[in-house]
Amino acid sequence: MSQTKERIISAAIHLFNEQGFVNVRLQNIADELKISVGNLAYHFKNKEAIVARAYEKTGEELRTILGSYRASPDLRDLDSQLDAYHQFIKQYPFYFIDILEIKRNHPHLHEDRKEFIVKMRVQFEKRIEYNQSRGILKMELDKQQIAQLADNLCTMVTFWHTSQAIKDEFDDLCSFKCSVWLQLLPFLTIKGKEEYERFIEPGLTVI
Amino acid sequence: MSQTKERIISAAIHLFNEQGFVNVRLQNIADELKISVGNLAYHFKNKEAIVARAYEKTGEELRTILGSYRASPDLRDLDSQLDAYHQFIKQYPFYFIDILEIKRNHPHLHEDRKEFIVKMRVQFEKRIEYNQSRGILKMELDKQQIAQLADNLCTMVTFWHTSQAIKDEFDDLCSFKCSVWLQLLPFLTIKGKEEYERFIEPGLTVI
DNA sequence: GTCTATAGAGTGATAGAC
DNA sequence: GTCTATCACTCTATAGAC
Repeated sequence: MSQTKERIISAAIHLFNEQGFVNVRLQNIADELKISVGNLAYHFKNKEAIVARAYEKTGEELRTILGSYRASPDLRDLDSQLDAYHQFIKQYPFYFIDILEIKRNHPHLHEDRKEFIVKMRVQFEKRIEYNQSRGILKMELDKQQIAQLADNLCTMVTFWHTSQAIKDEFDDLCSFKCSVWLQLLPFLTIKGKEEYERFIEPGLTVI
Repeated sequence: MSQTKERIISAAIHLFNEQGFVNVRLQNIADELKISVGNLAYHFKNKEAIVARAYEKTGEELRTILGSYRASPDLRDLDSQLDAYHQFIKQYPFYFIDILEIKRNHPHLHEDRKEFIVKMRVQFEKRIEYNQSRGILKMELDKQQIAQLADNLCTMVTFWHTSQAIKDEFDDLCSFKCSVWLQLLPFLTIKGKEEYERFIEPGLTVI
C-alpha cells in the first residue's frame, strides 16, 4: 500500500476516534493531511472504502490479541490479555463507537465484529473453565453462569471506553482492569487469591 | 400539549428507537403520521426541539424509577427496580444509543444523563451498603470496591440494550436480570442466598 | 393547523487539467 | 499523483397560501 494511502487511513482513524466515522467528512481527512479531497478519491473509491480499510486494520490488531491465547491461560496470562485489550481500546476507540451505525450501514463489517465477540466470549469461557480445573476459580459456577460471566466480560471490554467517555473520564489502565477483575475476584478460591496477589499488580484488594 | 404535538413526539421516539435520532429525518416523522414536514415546523421550532422533548419525556420516566428508591431497599426491592429499568430500556432504547452523539451536539441533554447516572450509581452503592449492614451481602467489599461494583452495574444498565442489539438478541427481562444479578450473587452471604432464593424468581442458580 | 414550494447549507462523487 | 471545479443529492428551515 502506497505511503499516501497509509497516511490517509492513519488520519482517518485519528478523526474517527474523536468524532465517530459518521461525523468525519472527506474534507476533514483531506485537511488533516493538507491534501485535496480529489486526491482522496484517487486512493480510495469512496468513503466506505476508507472506513472498511480502517476496520480491516483494527481487525488485524484484534486477531493478534485473540491469537495470543495460550493453552494454559493462568491469571497472569489473562491479566496480560487485559493489557492488550486496553491498549487496543486506547488506540482504536472508534471501533467501539458507532457500533449500531456499522450494523445498519455496513453489515459486512458488523459480521466481522460479531465473530470477534464470539471468539472473545469463548476465550473467556475457556479461561474460566481452565482455572476452575486448576482450583483457582470456585467450582460453584455452572455452565450457564460461566457463559453469562464471559458475556458480561465481553460487554465490559466493548463498552468500557464509551462508559468512561460519558463520565468524561480517561481510559486509564487501572480503571479498566478494576472493572474487569471485580467480576472475577469473588470467584477466586483461596489458592486463586494467592496466585492473584502474587502475580497481579495491586489496585483492587482481593476479596 | 396539543394532541398533534404528543403524536409527533410519540412517532419520533418510535423512529429514534429503531434508527437512532441522527438518522431520523423530519420527513420520516411526518410520513409516519401522514402529515407534512411544514406541519412539524408549526409544532416544533426545529428538529432539536423534538429531540429535546423526547429526552425530556424519557427523563421523566427515569426520575420516576430513581424516585421509587426506598429507605429499606432489600433484594426484592432491587429486583423490582430492575424490572422498572428493563421496562424503560425496552420502551426507550434510543436513550442508550447515540449517547456520544448527544454528548457532542446536545451538551445540555448530556448533562442530564450524567446526573441520572450519578444518581443511579449512588443508589446502587446505598443498596449494597444497606444490605451489608443487614448481613445480606458480605462485608469484605470495601468502599472502593462498592463504588466499582455500582459503576459496573450502571454500565450494564446503560449498555445492555446495545450489547444485545450487537448479538441480534432480544431485550428479554430474564437475560437482563441475569447479567445484573450475576455481579451481585457471589457477594451474598448465607442469609443473603436464602433471601434471594425466597424472593427472586429463579433463572440464575444461587452461587 | 395544515399544506406546498423553495431557499440554503452541506456532502460525496466525478470529470478533467496539470 | 495531485489539484480545481462542479454536479447531484439530501436535509433542515422558512415563507406564504389555504
